[in-house]
Amino acid sequence: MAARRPRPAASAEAVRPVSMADLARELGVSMTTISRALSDHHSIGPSTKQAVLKLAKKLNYQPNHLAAALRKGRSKLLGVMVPYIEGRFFASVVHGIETAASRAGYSVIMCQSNEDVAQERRNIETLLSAQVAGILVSVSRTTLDFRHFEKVRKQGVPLVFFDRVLEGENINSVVLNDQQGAFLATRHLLAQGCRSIAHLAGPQHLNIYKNRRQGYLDALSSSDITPNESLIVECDMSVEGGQTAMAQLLTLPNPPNAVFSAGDSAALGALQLLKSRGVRVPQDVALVGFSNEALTLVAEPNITSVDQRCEEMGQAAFRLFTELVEAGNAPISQRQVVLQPQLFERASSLLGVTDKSPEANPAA
Amino acid sequence: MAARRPRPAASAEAVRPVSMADLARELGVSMTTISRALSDHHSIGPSTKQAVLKLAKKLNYQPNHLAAALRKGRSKLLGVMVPYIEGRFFASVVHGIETAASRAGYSVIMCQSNEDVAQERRNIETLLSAQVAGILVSVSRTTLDFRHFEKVRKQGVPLVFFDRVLEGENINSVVLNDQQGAFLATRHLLAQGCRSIAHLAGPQHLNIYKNRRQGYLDALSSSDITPNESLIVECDMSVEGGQTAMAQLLTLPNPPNAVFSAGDSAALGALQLLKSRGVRVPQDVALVGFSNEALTLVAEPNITSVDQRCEEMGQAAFRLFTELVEAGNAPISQRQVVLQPQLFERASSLLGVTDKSPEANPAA
DNA sequence: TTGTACGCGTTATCAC
DNA sequence: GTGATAACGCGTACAA
Repeated sequence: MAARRPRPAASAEAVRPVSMADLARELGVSMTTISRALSDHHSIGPSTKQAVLKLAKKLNYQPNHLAAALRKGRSKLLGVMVPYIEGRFFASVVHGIETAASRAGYSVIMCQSNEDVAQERRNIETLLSAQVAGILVSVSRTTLDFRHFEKVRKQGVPLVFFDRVLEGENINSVVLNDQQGAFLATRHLLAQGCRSIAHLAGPQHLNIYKNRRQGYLDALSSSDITPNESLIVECDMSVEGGQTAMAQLLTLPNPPNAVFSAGDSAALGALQLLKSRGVRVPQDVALVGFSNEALTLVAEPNITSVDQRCEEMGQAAFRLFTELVEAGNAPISQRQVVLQPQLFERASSLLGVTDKSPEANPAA
Repeated sequence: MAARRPRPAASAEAVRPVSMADLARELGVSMTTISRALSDHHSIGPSTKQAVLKLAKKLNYQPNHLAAALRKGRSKLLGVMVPYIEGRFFASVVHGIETAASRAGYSVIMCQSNEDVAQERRNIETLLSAQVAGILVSVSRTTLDFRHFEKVRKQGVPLVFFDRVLEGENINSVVLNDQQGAFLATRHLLAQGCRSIAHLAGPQHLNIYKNRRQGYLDALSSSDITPNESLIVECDMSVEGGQTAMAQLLTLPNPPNAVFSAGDSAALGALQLLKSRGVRVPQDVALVGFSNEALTLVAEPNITSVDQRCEEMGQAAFRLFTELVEAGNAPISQRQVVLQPQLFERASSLLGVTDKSPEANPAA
């Protein structure tokens, strides 16, 4: 060992991480041996293997995923794209994805399209350039065609859509059964004895809102009720939109005694307006929302709502991805996972039980 | 051009993306030329450059970031770790980071520690293995020391902490001035004429709550008010915690006429309890929360709260990272960015203005 | 069981 | 202004 040298400039220089070559040199064996020991290959002596692992730990060996990925042609990176990460829904889905991915040894590259197709296109390019192992995406609102996804399948990169999906294509997807959710919500109102049920509908060019409206109609006809067009008001699903829509409903000759809103914010708006007009909820008008946002437990009374299984959706999306990997991503694959929604009954729609506990209460 | 061949098994095989070598072969030049043309190198003929770019577009050239990163020893990946992605705060910060990063050509690898040091340690290893260009992290609640971050600085990887920071170290960080936020909140209550102000304090081993408590005390003494220990109640900042704490305050011989809560959920709990006891807000008790969560605009009355500048924090964190990169990540660097909070005054604390618009109203 | 040799796609360093 | 070559760190047929 050399004599004490003047310390090298306070270790100002960055230190290169220990590579396989370092281990090989130190141990006097070839890199192949190192590689095999580390990857638990079968043709490796137990003693050498132990020696390698021990030295790796001692020297703080740090694998270079980039190099491995370059060699194998595919990384352990998973691309995830959402319209935006803010807000409960996508944050929860991403949480679900990340948790599952991390457990399986994947890292998540997260990107946002900001509801912009151009950005979505750029993100896809970036993800492909990063040699991701797969791409999970919820398309932006302005996405109308699949062209920029063609390259993804061409390269054999597993592609899974979740929540927001374009229809009429051979795709793998995970979606919520919105129609069923709306059906449950409406049937619940019917079970409470309401016969005149209004619907605050969302923009009908979006699948989710179209399906929710259909579920509402299904429930009505299952009870032999003829839908009344004047009880269906389309709005933008904002709080203000809900207020306006509710005000409009109250001007009817025969106002409804129940409202099913396709979104929680609009439901809140409706609730605010009802209270401001002195209409009691649920006694005079029962109310159900959709999405099970946090606000449903803050509003007074608490708002009954349909839960979207955000986290399960994330898990399911990742799981579908792994299935595609195992199946060799057969190009003609088309797998659809449909999650079943869950109704949480709360005070805003429970007639005769006005002060129910805010505890989650899953209905069948 | 060859005669029509039997189509190759319905293109079942994955297609390798076009590489620089492909362009070189097609154009009859060397790869060096291609590389230079694509990276806008100075010693390159304008005509050849145009030809290369044109062909690249035509053949749909797709750069391989992995290979570039391997060669250069550092990628365009940015590691971001948060305790969890759910909830408004971290989602917004990540949104801010991702937006800024994407603009600067970086991709974000997002991971969660789930408030677990061990997971945090593993994530750091993973990020380093991915050769990230830098790491932005908000430490988990169970993190007590910096050991697992030592390797990061050793390797010269820029490291930025945001929001949750360990103290007493040479670190780069972006934090909110919690003390100032609490000061603003309390001073606002004083300005409303309240002299007996209680404080719902959070767990005092966490910096943010300690600082908020201090800001509260500062404001009191700036008005020559002697703090009353019985008016300071520590709770877990949950809705239920807020209810319990508020109930306790109401049992005092001289209950307060104002409450500053270190969190919005606890403020909501306090509000609920006050209403259930028939105490009017703000007339009998004025109320201010902290974090400016969505619930503040849902509660009735809307709750005055301190905004944490989530998105700005994300932007600032990324900006700090880029500064470190440009400065060559000088090992002894220590930069602190302190964001100024903003008070949003709402009905819960405005005496004489009970039905103020829910619009955001930034106070000085 | 272990070692040799090569290639993954890109960039930096020379030489021309 | 352009080209040949080496190197980044790792995985894997193939040979020993």
